[in-house]
Amino acid sequence: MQKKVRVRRAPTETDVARLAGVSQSAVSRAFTPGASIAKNTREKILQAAQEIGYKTNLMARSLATSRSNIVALAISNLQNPFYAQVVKELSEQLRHTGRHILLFTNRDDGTADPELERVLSYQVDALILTATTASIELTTQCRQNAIPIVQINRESKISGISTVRGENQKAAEQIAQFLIAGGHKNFAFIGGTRDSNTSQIRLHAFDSHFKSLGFPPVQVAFGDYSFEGAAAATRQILSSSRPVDAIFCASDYMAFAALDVVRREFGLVVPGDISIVGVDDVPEASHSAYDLTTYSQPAAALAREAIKIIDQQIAHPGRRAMRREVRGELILRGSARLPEHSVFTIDGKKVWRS
Amino acid sequence: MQKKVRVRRAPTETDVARLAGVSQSAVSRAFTPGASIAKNTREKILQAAQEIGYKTNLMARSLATSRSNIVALAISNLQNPFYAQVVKELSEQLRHTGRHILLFTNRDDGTADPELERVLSYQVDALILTATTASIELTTQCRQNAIPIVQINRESKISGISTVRGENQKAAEQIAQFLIAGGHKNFAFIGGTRDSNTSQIRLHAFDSHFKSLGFPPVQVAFGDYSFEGAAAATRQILSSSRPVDAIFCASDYMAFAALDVVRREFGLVVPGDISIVGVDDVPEASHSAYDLTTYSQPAAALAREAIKIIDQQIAHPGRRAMRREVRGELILRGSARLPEHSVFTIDGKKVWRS
DNA sequence: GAGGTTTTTGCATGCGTATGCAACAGCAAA
DNA sequence: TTTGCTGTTGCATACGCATGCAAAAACCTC
Repeated sequence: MQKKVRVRRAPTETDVARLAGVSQSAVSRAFTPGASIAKNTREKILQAAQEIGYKTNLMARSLATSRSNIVALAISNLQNPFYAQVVKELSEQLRHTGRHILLFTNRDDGTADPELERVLSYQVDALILTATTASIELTTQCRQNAIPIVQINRESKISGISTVRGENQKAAEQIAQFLIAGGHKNFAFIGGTRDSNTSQIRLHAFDSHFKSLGFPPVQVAFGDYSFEGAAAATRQILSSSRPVDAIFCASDYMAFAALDVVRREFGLVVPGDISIVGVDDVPEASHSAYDLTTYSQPAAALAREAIKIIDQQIAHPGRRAMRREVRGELILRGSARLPEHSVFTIDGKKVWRS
Repeated sequence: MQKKVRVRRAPTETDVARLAGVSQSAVSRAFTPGASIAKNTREKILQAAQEIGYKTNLMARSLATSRSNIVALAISNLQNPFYAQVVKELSEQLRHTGRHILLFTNRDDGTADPELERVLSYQVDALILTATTASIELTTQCRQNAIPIVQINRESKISGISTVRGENQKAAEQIAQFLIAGGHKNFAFIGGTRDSNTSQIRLHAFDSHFKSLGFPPVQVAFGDYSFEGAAAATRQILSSSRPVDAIFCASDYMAFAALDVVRREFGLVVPGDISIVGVDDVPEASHSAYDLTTYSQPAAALAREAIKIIDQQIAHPGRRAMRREVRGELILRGSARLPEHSVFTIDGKKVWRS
């Protein structure tokens, strides 16, 4: 019988060496860029390796070099298409440098759970957090092992954590101005979690802008960055006794929920009765079912900056944490009433110049 | 100065051993479930480990055991919320068994690109493909190294690949019956890629059902499982000279695109003028913006079955590839005209009993 | 062709953990 | 006390690759 493919031991550098008639170290050098090895020998070795199907054992390499080429990525909210995009970008961009992603998902949007401490066991080269924040314990442990941490889209009070984010402040201000120009009078804000710094910054910039102009205070509710949560927040806002004609949501995903509730449960017309604005500009925002006016946060750029920071931190360990802001822009679509003036069409794209 | 935290070498088993006054092997045994070690010693060791913050070096363990507790996950279409859900489920369920996901994304939906061969370097325990299929080379290489492969939602002609899928056949048949009962006369189908087996099965079941009843042939177009592709497919179908009053899409994600195009570009009313049905029942399908009638494919169950298969294959290497089907059900919402009879409401959920 | 310089090669060892084997301790039965 | 057994421990080595160091080879220069 014996028809099955035998599970043979995977070939090692020693096997290649034997076939090529060189030492194991030579084989190792053949696969190490910049190592000292003659061109001829190298080619001979590569051919031998090819022949027996040799593949570097990255675990062994990682043990020897204490560098894994693995980046841990923690994410809490993969349902949000924005983060799905970020993950995709990170994955593709890291691949170009030969690195891969070890994925950690955690349910809630708060501080990353202890599970994450496993990253230390995996000897990862870096840790990226999206839609989550690192705990103090984790941060100190990472610092001791010289593992850089970058948070995407979440600030942190803990020192030693680098940050990449969109233009939270500017987005909020510009949207405030835009809504005022559009003739709106009564504003509401749907934030993520109460303690999310990102939400707070946006809220503060949004709110203080109106305050300084004498508008009534902004109504606030929190949607926990979830669809259901945002739906509840919207209900809360619309059920209050105070009038509302514009809602600014801290993410497109939550804005979708707001649109749903506003239209279906309250029978309002968008943007006739009420305007909804989001942040992120996820692909879905341009779908006609939503057609959402939003302030963009380019996922590709966020990923790029995060990786840049990681590389710098790895190259210069012990360097201070870094902060980067990635530019976005206000994207005008159909979910918010347009100002009567100052709206132009450039390259088929509507633009507002205040 | 010297204020920085020193980057000290991470503690090893030897360090723990020294502190606890035992040998390194004892420490290793203390962390190996089922190993031969006295209770007292074990506790002494665990405490010492705790004290100096010892964490197992999984790279070293993996080298010694040639088992990494890492599962490679390849995915082509993270933008589709269905797969985002699958990823999340896999990640959470694997975590319960102490395993983690090494993520590979690839652009197109065809056969996984050669990049994936890197999984062999990472000594992963298994390979899961979602919305992709493995190449022959990859499959044979994995078999040689006894790495089980499971494809979620894609069949494959290659032997040696296990499969987990929803009820493609039954879904298509039941939807066909449902649409007929709803009085529809002219049917269209939007598939994924032309060579996706999943699409083919659904199309065949859908089409042959109508044929046998004397309906005109089903119009077919392909959307490549992408939003834009599905939008184009919808345009193609609606622009043809033949009438259409029901479109069955091979995924919810594509159904969303169809809804968008049908409503905005063709000004049709859903379900008055035309009905749209999808497959998957992603969370977005229940959002009122879409309110999509669809046949469910439970992500959690798919993940569970995939992991079960992996575990069995690891426990019994060389065993034949396995095939599993996960049950779903027809979810009635507002995007398809209901039959006049046989629709009941059970637990607040509409159900159709043919 | 001798002497010097540079490049290439192999040897030996280390990375941190797992494990077969032999030694050992503790205990019960004889 | 001796014998036999079970359960625990340490020793030695393996896993596959990287790398400092010294030896060898190749190349240059005069």
